[in-house]
Amino acid sequence: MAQRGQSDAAGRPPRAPAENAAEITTPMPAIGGNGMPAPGLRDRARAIPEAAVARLAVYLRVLSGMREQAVASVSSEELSAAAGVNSAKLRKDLSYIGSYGTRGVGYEVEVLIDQIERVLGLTREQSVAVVGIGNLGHALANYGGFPGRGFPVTALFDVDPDLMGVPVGGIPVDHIDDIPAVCAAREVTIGVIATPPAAAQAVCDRLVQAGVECILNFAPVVLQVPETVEVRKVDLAVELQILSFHVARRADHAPADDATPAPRVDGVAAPRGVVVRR
Amino acid sequence: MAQRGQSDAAGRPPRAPAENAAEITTPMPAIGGNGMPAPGLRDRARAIPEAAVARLAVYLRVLSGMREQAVASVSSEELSAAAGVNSAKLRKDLSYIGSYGTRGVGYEVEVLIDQIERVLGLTREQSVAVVGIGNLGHALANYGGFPGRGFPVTALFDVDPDLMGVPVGGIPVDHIDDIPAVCAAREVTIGVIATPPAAAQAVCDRLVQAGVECILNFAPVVLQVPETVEVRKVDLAVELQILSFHVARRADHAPADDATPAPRVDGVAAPRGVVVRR
DNA sequence: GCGACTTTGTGCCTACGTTCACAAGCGGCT
DNA sequence: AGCCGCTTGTGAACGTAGGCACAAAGTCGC
Ligand SMILES: NC(=O)c1ccc[n+]([C@@H]2O[C@H](COP(=O)([O-])OP(=O)(O)OC[C@H]3O[C@@H](n4cnc5c(N)ncnc54)[C@H](O)[C@@H]3O)[C@@H](O)[C@H]2O)c1
Ligand SMILES: NC(=O)c1ccc[n+]([C@@H]2O[C@H](COP(=O)([O-])OP(=O)(O)OC[C@H]3O[C@@H](n4cnc5c(N)ncnc54)[C@H](O)[C@@H]3O)[C@@H](O)[C@H]2O)c1
Repeated sequence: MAQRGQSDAAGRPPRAPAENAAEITTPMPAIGGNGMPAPGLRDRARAIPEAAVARLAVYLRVLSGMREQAVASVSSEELSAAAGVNSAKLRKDLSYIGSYGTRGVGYEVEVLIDQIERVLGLTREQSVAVVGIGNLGHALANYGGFPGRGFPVTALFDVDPDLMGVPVGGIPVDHIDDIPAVCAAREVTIGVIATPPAAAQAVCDRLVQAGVECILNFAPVVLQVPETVEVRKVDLAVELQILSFHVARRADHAPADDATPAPRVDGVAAPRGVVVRR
Repeated sequence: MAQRGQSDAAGRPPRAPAENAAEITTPMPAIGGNGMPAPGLRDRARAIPEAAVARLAVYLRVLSGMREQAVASVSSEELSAAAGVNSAKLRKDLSYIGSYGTRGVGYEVEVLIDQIERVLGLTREQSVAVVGIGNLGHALANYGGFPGRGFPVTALFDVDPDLMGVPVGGIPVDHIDDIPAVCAAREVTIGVIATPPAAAQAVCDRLVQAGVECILNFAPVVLQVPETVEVRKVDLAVELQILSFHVARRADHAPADDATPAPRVDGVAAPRGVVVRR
């Protein structure tokens, strides 16, 4: 018979493949400390939906920007516009983490930031290790945006002998054989894989062995991990292909009409965006 | 009263904000669509669902790998395992683009590749421009994975005088003032923004003015664009925060029980292959 | 102190996406 | 030639997410 596809030539033990779509479902937020307005719902499984978590992170970023500008409070309308979402959706997202708004007024920026940080687990710093200090790894190691948001990059790994000990972004590169020791010592909780695709699975295995339970993968491969490990992937080629899909759709969807490729100069188009009245 | 949040200090004209969650949903085939809201009967919507498009890109990558290994055909079971999805989902995804399988046999790798490429619009090369040749921009410009997948990077832009004319990844950097001319000449269809956040919106506006209708944004800001423009964003901080959320959940969810953080060495966990129960 | 106004929080409904399960279709074997 | 087993393609069930619309709840003005 014709030979069939085989996902992996080596007889790798089957483990749960990981896609970003994994269940983020969360049980109750119930740290039960505060007053617990208790609208009458039982405290049973108050799960935060998948998509809501991602948006909370965006709200947090927007709110941080507002705080820097000394903004004290926002309405759901304003915040949603700034975050690019529907205001009802925003309110619902916020309701998942509790009731921290004041009717007729809005939300206090400071309070919202604290609460979102609490839910996202940002009260504790998450130490990050980057593996594969090539083009991308260098950029990541040098990026100041991570430490600034509670994700200090504390360890770098590679196999290239020339890189050993060389500091990148202030941190010396270690050999991947040291992953267990270094990750343990620096309490790494998140591993970032920026190696060539062929090495990604092996690196992933090492990180998992070292106790890292969260992995951000830039290599275009589907990693196999135990189900206790959370993997998110960033695949730029896929992003580009999705954009390409839209180009194609648009091309054969409206071929005749709208031949004017010139979009409104400097925006001004799409006035009915998300609300933004006022 | 306390001042309220204001998404943008400048009186930027409101445009449609863009999130990745945006509608990828392909509008119905409705070429002559203006018939009426088609009450009740759903037209044979040839729409490919949001999520399916992203997965098709993944399937394509896996299939390419198989082709390289001279694999001639695959079953949905095999392909889905390699792509990390449920086999039923895979079949449904493939069904959106047509019926190219053979019952009792599977799919021909070659045929599937051609068809997915067709649907994703990869038959035509999509020229990419990168703006902001800093840490990240360099990595992107040097990355060989894009040209290899039909996305040649043909233009680079920055404002730094020291970078002008300097070739990165074989392409000389141009000034952003040249965006219109260069993008037109090189038929750029996709713009990648890798500038500091503060410059992102202005750069985006320029790209849009130049006729670029697809944008991949790495800056942590919500871009406002006309609705004719498709924006996808890659926000690494958000990815890390989502992972952090999982750490937090796990921590206060199973504190007593299952405290064994030791993951199975080298995998071996999750014995059930893909699919399995549920 | 009270009413009018503003904005939250959420019930409900719709749309979308995922999964199941199985009939239909095809190749190979006898 | 006909049957058998395998795999596709998809209808239907189920679950999740999105969005409207409104009652509840608080503030502000008078
Ligand atoms: N550069 C980009 O812009 C970009 C874009 C999208 C995806 N990616 C993906 O990110 C990954 C890294 O890309 P890059 O451009 O930085 O590649 P690169 O070749 O520049 O760097 C790879 C690094 O990994 C190291 N390495 C190789 N094998 C290793 C191993 N077994 N363990 C640890 N380190 C190892 C190499 O020494 C090198 O330093 C690749 O999988 C690539 O497909 C990169
Ligand atoms: N480096 C990373 O790993 C990383 C990770 C996540 C997000 N990001 C985001 O990606 C973006 C770029 O990050 P980076 O680390 O490469 O920054 P960087 O500072 O290294 O590079 C920014 C580049 O943009 C150029 N630039 C500044 N203003 C510009 C303008 N108006 N038009 C064109 N170019 C302009 C600068 O000259 C510089 O070359 C930032 O928004 C950052 O938040 C980067």
